[in-house]
Amino acid sequence: MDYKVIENGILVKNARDFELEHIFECGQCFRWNKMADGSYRGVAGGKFLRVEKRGGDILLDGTDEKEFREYWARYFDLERDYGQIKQALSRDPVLERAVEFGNGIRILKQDAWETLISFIISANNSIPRIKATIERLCRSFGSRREAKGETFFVFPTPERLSRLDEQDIRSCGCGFRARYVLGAARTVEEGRVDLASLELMSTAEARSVLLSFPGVGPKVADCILLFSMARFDAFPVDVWVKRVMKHYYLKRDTTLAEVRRYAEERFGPLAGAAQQYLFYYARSTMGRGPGWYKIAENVHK
DNA sequence: CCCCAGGCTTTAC
DNA sequence: GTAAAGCCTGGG
Repeated sequence: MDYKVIENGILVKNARDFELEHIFECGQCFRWNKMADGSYRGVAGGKFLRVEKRGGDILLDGTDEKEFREYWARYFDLERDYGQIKQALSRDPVLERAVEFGNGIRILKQDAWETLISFIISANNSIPRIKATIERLCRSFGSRREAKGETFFVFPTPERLSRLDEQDIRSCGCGFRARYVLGAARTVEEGRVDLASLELMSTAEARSVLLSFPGVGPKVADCILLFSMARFDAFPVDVWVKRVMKHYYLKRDTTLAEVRRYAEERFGPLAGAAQQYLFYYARSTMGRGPGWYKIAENVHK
């Protein structure tokens, strides 16, 4: 994408398929927060950034050309043509609606370590609580930095977390997940798994390695594959995706594994993108709480 | 090999 | 009391 260097930031010109709310509220990330003026600010890769839409352009406020080229361009997956992906997926009538609804979604390339811990914490949890817990972890154990008069805290390192005891981590609100977080930190710190090496593996191989972490099951493994290394062939199946797949496609009771197989067969190498459009669509339109849930679970019985 | 039940923290409704 | 981007353990 074309960009322009301006004072204190970068202007991504005529940014296509780039809606802040779609990107930051579709559940793939937990450290971006909406401000009263509609802009977002967040911390990623140890850096603070404010993002704002200006007409057809996107302002990345608080960075420079070097950092943009080295980090943010990749983070926001700017080289990928989402228009082409959306067009391909829209041949499916259900996805056509979901894509329309979340037309500005992009899949971020987030840090694998941070994504690993964040999605371990996401298990049987709600998004506001996941965000609060991660923020407390960063505040307590991440290093403190300043940018443009703002104080922020970076995500804690494996070394730091691995030296804590379970109670320290629990005190951030992790609950029963504290044991998994600590176990995962020690697995990385002791070199039993090298997260960087996953890049070289097939998706299936990387997935099996991720499953060896405590607290990482099929769903969390697929989230890490999709949200930190852009494995678009991964298809995380959570309760919402299961609901939407059951309602629109399978029309019967199924297991998580079967939903995943079905999606990989139907959507192939774009399954991960399909999942994100479907998840955002389902969560936003089916409503929260037991209302839709009861209907969805019973409608085809 | 697959599938299932129960337990697990904490918070909000 | 129930549900929330699930995982782990033990059992059939």
